[in-house]
Amino acid sequence: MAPDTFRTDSNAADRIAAELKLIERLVPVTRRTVHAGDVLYRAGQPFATIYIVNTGLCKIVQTAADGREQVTGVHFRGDWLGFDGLADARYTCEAVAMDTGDLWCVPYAALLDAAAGHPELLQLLHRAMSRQHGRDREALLALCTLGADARVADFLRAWAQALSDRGLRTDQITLRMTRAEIGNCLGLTLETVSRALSRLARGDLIRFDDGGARRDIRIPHVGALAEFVQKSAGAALAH
Amino acid sequence: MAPDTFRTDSNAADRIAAELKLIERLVPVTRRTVHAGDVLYRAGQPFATIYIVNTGLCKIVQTAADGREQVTGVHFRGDWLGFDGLADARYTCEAVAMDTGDLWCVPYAALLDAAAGHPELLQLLHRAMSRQHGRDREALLALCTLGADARVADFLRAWAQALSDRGLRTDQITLRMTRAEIGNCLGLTLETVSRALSRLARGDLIRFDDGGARRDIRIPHVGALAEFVQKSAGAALAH
DNA sequence: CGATGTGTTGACCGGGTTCAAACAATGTGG
DNA sequence: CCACATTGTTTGAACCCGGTCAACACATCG
Repeated sequence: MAPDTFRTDSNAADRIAAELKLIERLVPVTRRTVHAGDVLYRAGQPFATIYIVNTGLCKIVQTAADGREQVTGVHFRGDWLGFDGLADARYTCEAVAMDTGDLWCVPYAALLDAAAGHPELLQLLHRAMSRQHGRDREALLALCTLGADARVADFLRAWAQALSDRGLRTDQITLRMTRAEIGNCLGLTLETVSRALSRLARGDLIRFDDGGARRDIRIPHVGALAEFVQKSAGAALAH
Repeated sequence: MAPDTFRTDSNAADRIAAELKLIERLVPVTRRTVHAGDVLYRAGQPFATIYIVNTGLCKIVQTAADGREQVTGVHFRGDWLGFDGLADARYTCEAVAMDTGDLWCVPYAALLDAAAGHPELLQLLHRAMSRQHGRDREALLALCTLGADARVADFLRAWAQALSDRGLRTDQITLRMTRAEIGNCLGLTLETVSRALSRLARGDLIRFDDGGARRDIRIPHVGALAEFVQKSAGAALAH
């Protein structure tokens, strides 16, 4: 029974650190340093290894047969990438580094081997996949139910949450993405993202600290962002 | 190595049948019959078992804290439900039967036990999760990049594909969903769905066979639907 | 310095929502 | 059997959010 052989700590940062330590100890990982734009894997390539983000961040790009492209997720320290390749032994999307950083390359076969003697490892894998599925569903929900401003606000809120989960400061986040990239994540155009950010700034939900560059976003109070999302969603719900 | 202990058959129907047989043989499953509207599990309930659809179909409903609801997927024979509960030992969404049918209830712990001696089982689990992740990403892509008509067309195409994957006729599908439910799946209002269906029927991409009820949809040529999606997506891509 | 990439803002347009009305199918009770 | 309510669908008309197109501001970098 014992479904919590590996304890879920209330502190997500501790959980992530512990997970990484466990992996490092039990599985033969190889490191890989990447820079912004580097491609970890492409759709169609044979699947063999799962990547775990150690530092930096990566985006997942899904491409349709007809050329439509969509960023389906951004991943931070402790996130696992490459699950998509499990089903057919080929990756079905593209993983791209968004900044310099380093990843751990975990051969899937080696992971399974190690997991045979250490059930905690298997649990780690399953939980990572489960969390991913949860994020996917939340993204779908946000996309379908939120207006543009709320969607951008929710994006920032989620980003801040991800940072906070990793023990980093959450009041000052620097998106290493252009407005167009943010838009692609949210199903919006770059102009709409720009306007939404301006409106959020006007309402003092966010601030632009770095003079004219407008890339560093300060979040005075994360809770206010969440409230804003709730409120604007509630307004939509009240027919 | 050997990442394909369990062979992926080119015929999806065979694959599903073989998977079910394997599960049945190696894991102590219990059956459960359900009717339309029955809830398999709710968000917040302690996680213990994974469900596999044998007959009938289920929908997954994601609910936000503020009450927004979103159907994030519809699942058919051979699909696994309940992965969302793995991460925190609690389900995070709701699974609801959409028609009478029966499910296999697989205790997660028992599955792991059995998998210890039968690696194929683990592979089955992982592939099911991976396929789910792939569907999630495809849904996101469709939602972000397709207009209303194409979205509805793609929904029908995917439904037909799911049936065909299971060896069922694909030219005559009866959606056991109202327009409102379809709309909720696609992030559209019921009126828009109704109009889209009318337009598709006008273009003879679909037909309403059952007099005035308009619930049974005939798809004269599935390929035409796919073409329509491609075409209308391509038009949007060409700036 | 111009050149380029990125961000902002305005004006306009269109697809999808909203609101409303009418109709069809089904069920219920008298 | 019919009158009536209920639920689901269709269609029309007005509105509005977000997309599109365009102009401009402001960085960085050769």
